[in-house]
Amino acid sequence: MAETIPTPRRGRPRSFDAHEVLQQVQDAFWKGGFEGTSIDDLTGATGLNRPSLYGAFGDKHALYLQALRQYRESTLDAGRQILEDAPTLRTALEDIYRAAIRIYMGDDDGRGCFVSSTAPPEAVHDTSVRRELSAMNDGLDGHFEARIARAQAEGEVCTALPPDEAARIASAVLHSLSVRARAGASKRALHALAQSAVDLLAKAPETGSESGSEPGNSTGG
Amino acid sequence: MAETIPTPRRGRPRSFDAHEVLQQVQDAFWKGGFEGTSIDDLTGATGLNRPSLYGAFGDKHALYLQALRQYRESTLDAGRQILEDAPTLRTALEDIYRAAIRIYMGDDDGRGCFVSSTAPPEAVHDTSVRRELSAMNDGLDGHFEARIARAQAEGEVCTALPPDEAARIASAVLHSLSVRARAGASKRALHALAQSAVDLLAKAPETGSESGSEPGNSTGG
DNA sequence: GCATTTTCATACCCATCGTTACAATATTGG
DNA sequence: CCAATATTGTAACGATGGGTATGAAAATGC
Repeated sequence: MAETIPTPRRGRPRSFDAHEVLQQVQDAFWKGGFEGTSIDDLTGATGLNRPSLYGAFGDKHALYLQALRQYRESTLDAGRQILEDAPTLRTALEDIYRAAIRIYMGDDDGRGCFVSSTAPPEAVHDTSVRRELSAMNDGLDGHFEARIARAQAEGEVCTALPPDEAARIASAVLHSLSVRARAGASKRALHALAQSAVDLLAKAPETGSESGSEPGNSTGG
Repeated sequence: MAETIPTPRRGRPRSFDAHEVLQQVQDAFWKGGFEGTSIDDLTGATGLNRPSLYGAFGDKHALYLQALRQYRESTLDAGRQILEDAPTLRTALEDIYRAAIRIYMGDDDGRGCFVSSTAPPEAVHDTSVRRELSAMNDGLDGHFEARIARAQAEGEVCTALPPDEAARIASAVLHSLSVRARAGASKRALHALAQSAVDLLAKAPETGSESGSEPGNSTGG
């Protein structure tokens, strides 16, 4: 907080963008997990050599932790935005599950959530990783709870559960979507689970009683 | 099915029970994950030396696969039994979530579900592991669906969702309990999530409207 | 332009990884 | 008791793991 000097950097400047490199590191860990990804894999994914990686980010563990943190922060921010932008709880849940499935399915291979797919094996004996995993869950729970509470405040009679409990169910569905994606489930199956969750957590859109089965396509990326 | 010859074994007999050793192997992988567990860890956990392990089970990958399979089969069998024994859907869900939490919390450290905590990192590039993970999910979904269908057939007006969809939500809660256990969640928090899921998927027990908060203790180990 | 400072590239270090020879040991069948 | 067979224990194999020393290269400040 005391040093916000613009850029009095001396010496040779970096030839890479830290944020972008961290994104590539994240992708590598996403595919291989922490133990299953070697430094060689990381140099291959980033184009940097070992000393550059170590100089900029620290050792492998620190690198993984920073990748986890960046993913968590960006994902939670994006998720909160999606929830807030939706006019109703129903559309909010539909939108966030659709976005999650798009991420979890990757290019076409089911890769799940980066945190909940790669952190658990390390979380048992690694406190800092466990904290990251916990922070991810708490963030999701919190965002869902806030959105559900808002829905109730706005008069949407939505669910039989109090906001905090319904929120944890909503997060649970995300956990399941991630695991199922890794297990090779189809997009169709994931969308079906999401739709079931929406039907369970949010009341029908006011009019009619038609139960939508198609995920629809819009607001594409 | 053709060779059920008692034991015409020649040569020196084994000094260990394969099933028991596989259980110890499972515990080791449970704590360390696949990549994070070395052969030395396995020899330490089992008391066997490397050639014995390789001779009896094959290489590390085969060992992990057999541990996954044994866990899946025993867990699915136990789960089906619990669901079938319960008189109502509500108690069935309560019982199975209580049993799951007991397993997921281990001695006191949150270790989660063996399959869904250790398989995901490997499932991306390992087809056989992915199949195990998928079989676990399919088994859970199937058992839940059968129990919910039975509940409906027996006249329990339970949920707003068809049996197959409600079953996937029920499995999703297990997935979430596993991840949250690894994240360090308390037993209290896990039981709260389970209770919310029960309230959402099964109607109140007929009489009264009291919502139970205590997990209670019975049908112990 | 020259000293200073930081990054980049090549190579190397030691530890540990999974796997396997090889010989000693223990059991079965005769 | 002896040949045959399977398991056990010790030790080693090549490969790869994470991490780092050492200069060359490229920028800044005066």
